[in-house]
Order: sequence, then structure tokens, then C-alpha cells
Amino acid sequence: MPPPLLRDPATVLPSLGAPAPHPHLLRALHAHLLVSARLASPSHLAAFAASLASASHLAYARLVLPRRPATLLAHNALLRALARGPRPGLSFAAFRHLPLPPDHYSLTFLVRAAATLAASAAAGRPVPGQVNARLLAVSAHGAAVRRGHAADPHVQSGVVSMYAALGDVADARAAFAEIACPDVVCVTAMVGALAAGGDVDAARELFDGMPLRDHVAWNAMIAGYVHVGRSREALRLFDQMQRAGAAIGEATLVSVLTACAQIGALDRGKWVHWYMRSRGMRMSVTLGTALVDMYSKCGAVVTAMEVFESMGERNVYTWTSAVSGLAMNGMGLECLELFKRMESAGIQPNGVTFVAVLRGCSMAGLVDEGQACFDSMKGKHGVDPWLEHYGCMVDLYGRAGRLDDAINFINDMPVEPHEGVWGALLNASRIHNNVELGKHALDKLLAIESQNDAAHVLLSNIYAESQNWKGVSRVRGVMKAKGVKKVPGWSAIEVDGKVHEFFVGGRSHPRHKEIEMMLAEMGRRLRLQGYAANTKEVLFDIEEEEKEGAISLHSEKLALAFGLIALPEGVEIRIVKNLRVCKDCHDYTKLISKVFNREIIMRDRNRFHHFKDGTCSCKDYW
DNA sequence: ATAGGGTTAG
Repeated sequence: MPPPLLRDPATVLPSLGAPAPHPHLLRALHAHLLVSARLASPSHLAAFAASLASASHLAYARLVLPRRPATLLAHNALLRALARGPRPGLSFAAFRHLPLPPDHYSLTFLVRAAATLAASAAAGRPVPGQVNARLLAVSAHGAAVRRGHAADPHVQSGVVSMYAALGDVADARAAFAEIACPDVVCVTAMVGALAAGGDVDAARELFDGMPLRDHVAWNAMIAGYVHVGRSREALRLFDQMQRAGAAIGEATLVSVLTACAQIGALDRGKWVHWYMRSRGMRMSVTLGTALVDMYSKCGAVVTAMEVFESMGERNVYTWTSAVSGLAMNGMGLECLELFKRMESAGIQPNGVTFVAVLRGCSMAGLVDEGQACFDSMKGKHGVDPWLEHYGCMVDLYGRAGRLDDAINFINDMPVEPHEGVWGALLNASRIHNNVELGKHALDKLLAIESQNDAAHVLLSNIYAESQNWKGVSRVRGVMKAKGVKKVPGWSAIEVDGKVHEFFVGGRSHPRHKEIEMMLAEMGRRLRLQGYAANTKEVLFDIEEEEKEGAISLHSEKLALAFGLIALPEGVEIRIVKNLRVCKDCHDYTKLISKVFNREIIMRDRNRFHHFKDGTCSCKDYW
């Protein structure tokens, strides 16, 4: 009786991500295959070759394969295993040494290998073997053309997404244009390529023109909207997808959850969670991670942690989401604790994880702990600090008022400081009203990036907070002269599952009349409490919103007024803003929470503010 | 007897 492993060639195939079979097992397997004469069967040989190729047993595969009559089946199995393995670049070596002419299967595997390498390179991950992803992509495409398989639909769709993974929309377009009669898969690949390149409108046009859309096509389009931050459109498309009766699967829900996270659509996010449970969907790592992210970005950090704890399998993304969620919600100590748990669990943190922990420490004023984390990066975890991490450290010292430490840290940096480092110093100067240091940081910042909008706005706010109105108008003049563009700010609020978006000074909401009346009422009641706008027409929103005269209002005030009208008493008001909240709006919201006796949860670009009884969870430290 | 497009953290 052979071991169960040998009954079917398929069972010998390595599953993705599985550890490499132990050499002893491979030798035993080899012996069995030889003795039972199964190695003469091409399918068994193919399965065995794939098993050998699954990791570091490539040499063994090279030893076994040439001793048998060459079959493309076995060699394709090798290519397939290599393309899906940890070092896809090895497919190219195997391809070059093929003893037979490759077929359309071989080319499909080669293209997939190139696409995987391209994706790694685009993500900034080191490519094993130090290969040039673009060179390999072009050579894979070229091989397909030379071998006469460039017209195979499987190869074509792969080539389109391969160029998309490289970030080369023009080449993806060119490859797509060559397809005489693109099928639904090829068109979907192109929709994804256009969306990844940022041109979602072109993607949408292509999508709308599709004679037939399957669920993957819908997913590609929804993900495209999410990718460029047009989450409301993503959610609208998801509604249409359901009405169209397309199959809703994991990939769809992950994109929908990402959209909910972006705009703080907690009710919709909860609905997805409910939907998963009602359909008995498995909580995969990806789906669970998306849920943790959604709940924490919607301010429901307790639920986020419940989901996190309930997950059977967690990877570095899951842990990082949770660490980042705690940081964002101002729970610096808990964030640090979870990070330590991650270390004990043997999950290797990466650069993104460290950005999250350092930000958590920074927001909670945990200077020594943050310093210890930073010091452990390289030695203990083998993670080389990025410029972002240096920026986090300057932020950590600077926020805590240790401006000298921040400056010394910058002077001791082994690399040239980038705009983020100077930006952090500039922000620290603002918090601690150090105009001189702020000017210095700004000079450095503008020398690197003269069009930096946030820098100008920050300097203006430093002047404003120290009542230097001349300085403020000078900065504004400079901005106008240079044509520095400001990102428009928005605030979103969800009411009955519908997300309402407000822009600065906006009047386009259907209930704008009521909002105006509510704003007047809010102002009247605040004045009774002694509130006076601490800055008249001069204070910018911390980043880019501009206040133009007394009638213009920051978007969060509009959203807040609408929340007071549309949400019943006792229900907390949740607002999500794309920029940082300014001091005036922060003071205003604190008082509103007291005067109207409402809990207000506001997420800005960096963190959450939980307002209650006239105080904020950030302790005015942001 | 092997194959293509869509999904997670800053």
C-alpha cells in the first residue's frame, strides 16, 4: 500500500505557501516512484518535478528530469511551481533550459512569474536575485511573440496585467490594443490596468462598454474606485453589482470594506460583517484584516480588537492593522503592548509596522518607548529605517516639546533628511509656538519641495497662533504668487447607511437651509458659553482648506450641523475628515459636545478625536 | 493532464 501521498499526482503538488518538503521525504517519494514505475508516467513525473521545485530542491529536479524522456507536461509543472514560488525569477532560468519548444502554457507561466516580480518591485520589496523586473517583463512578452503564442488569450491577459503591475499603463494599453477580439478576462485586466494607473474614468468607460460583466469585472472596477479614494462611487457600484445579480465573494467584500474604512461608513461595514456571517463565509486572513481595519478606522476599536482576537490565522498585515488602529485611536500604551505581543508571537514586523508603533508612541507622548522601538529596528528585527521612520522620530521628540532632541536627531541622521523630517519639525514648532525654528524648518522644506502646500499652511498657522497677522498674509501672498495648489478638504458623515460628503463653504446639500439654521443656532448657544472664534478670517485649516471670510465654514462644521439635525439624540456623531482638524474647529467641537450633550467622534488625517462633555480624547495634543 | 483578469496594513 503506497503512502496516501502517492495515490494521485495532484496530492504530490505543493500547496501554495506550504513549507518545502523535507529532503528525506523527497528521497522516499523518489524511491517509491521509481520502484512502482510511476516515474515513467508523465503526470507523476510532472507532479514530482513541481514538488521538487517548490523550494530549494531545484537541483534535485534538474537531476531527475533529464533522466526521463522530456515531456512538456513535466517541464511546465516545473515552470508553474517556480512562478508561484518564493523566487519567481527562477522560472526564467528554467525557461531558457527547456529541452522542448515551449507552448502557450509555458508562456502563461513565464508571464505570471514576470508579473509577480513586477508587483514586488513596484511595492518596493527587494526582488530576490536582484533582477530588473522591467527587463524580465519585456523578455517574457518577447518570448511569447517569438514563440508564436502572443495571440493566446491566457498569455494576452497576463501580459496586460503584467505591464499594469509594472505601473506601465501605456505598455498595457499597447498590448491590449493588439488583441483582436478581447474576451471578458482581457478587458478586465485592462480595466484593472487603467484603474491602477489612476485613470478610473477611462476604466469605467471600458467597463460600461463591456457586453458581459462577470463578478471579477465588477470587482476590478470597485477596487479601482477604492484605489483612487473614490469610495462613495465604489459603494454605489457595489449596490449596482448586487442588483445585477453578480456573485459576491471575498474579493468584493474586501474592497467594499476598504471603501467603508476610507469614508468611515460604519453601518455599511457592519452590514458586510453581517453578510459574511449570514452566508457562512470563512473568515480568511484577508477578510479578517479588512474588517479589523474597517472597524478601527471607523472608531469602533473595541470591535476591531474583538475581530482580531477571534481570528484563527493572522499575518503581518493583520497585526499591523491592529497596531495601527490602536495608534490612530490614541491608545498608545495598548498599541505598544500589542506590538510586544506580535514580537512574542514570532511575527516579524516590517517597516509599515514600525511606522504604526512609532506613531502610536508619538501620539501618546511615549518618548522613551518610541526610542527603544526605533533602536530595535535594525538589530533585533533587521528592518532598515526608512525616511518615514526618521520623520516619526522627529515627530516623537518634537510633539513632546523636546525640540533640542529633535534637532540633534536630525543632525545625527546618516541620510539626508527629506521633506517629511522637516515637516515634522515644522509641525512641532507650531505646537510649541517656536516661530524661529518653524522658519528654519520651512526653509529646508521649501528648498527640497517649493510647491509643498502643507508647509505653507503650517507656517501660516504658526504665525496665526502667535497673532502675527502680517506673517500670515505674507505667506498667503507667496502661495498665490507661486500658484501653490491646496487639496480640497472634505468631511463625511453617515446617516442611515448613506454617506454625506461636505466641502469647505459647501451649500449644495439638499438640506442646506436647515444646516444653515442649525449653524446659526450652534453659534448662538456657543456665544452664550463664551466661545469666540479664536481666529477671524486668517486661520487656515491645519493643512489645505482656506477660510475665505466669515461665511465660509470648514467642512467638519457643516457635517457636524447636519449630524445634529439628522441623527436622533443620544446617538453619537461620527465624522471623517481627509485633512487634519484645525484648532478652531477642535475648540468649537469640544464646546458643541458639551452644549448639545452629544458624543462626537471625529477622525482626521492622523487620528481620532473623541469629544465628550467639552473635552477631547487627544487632550488637545495632536 | 497544466493556464488568464479582481482582494488586506503606512
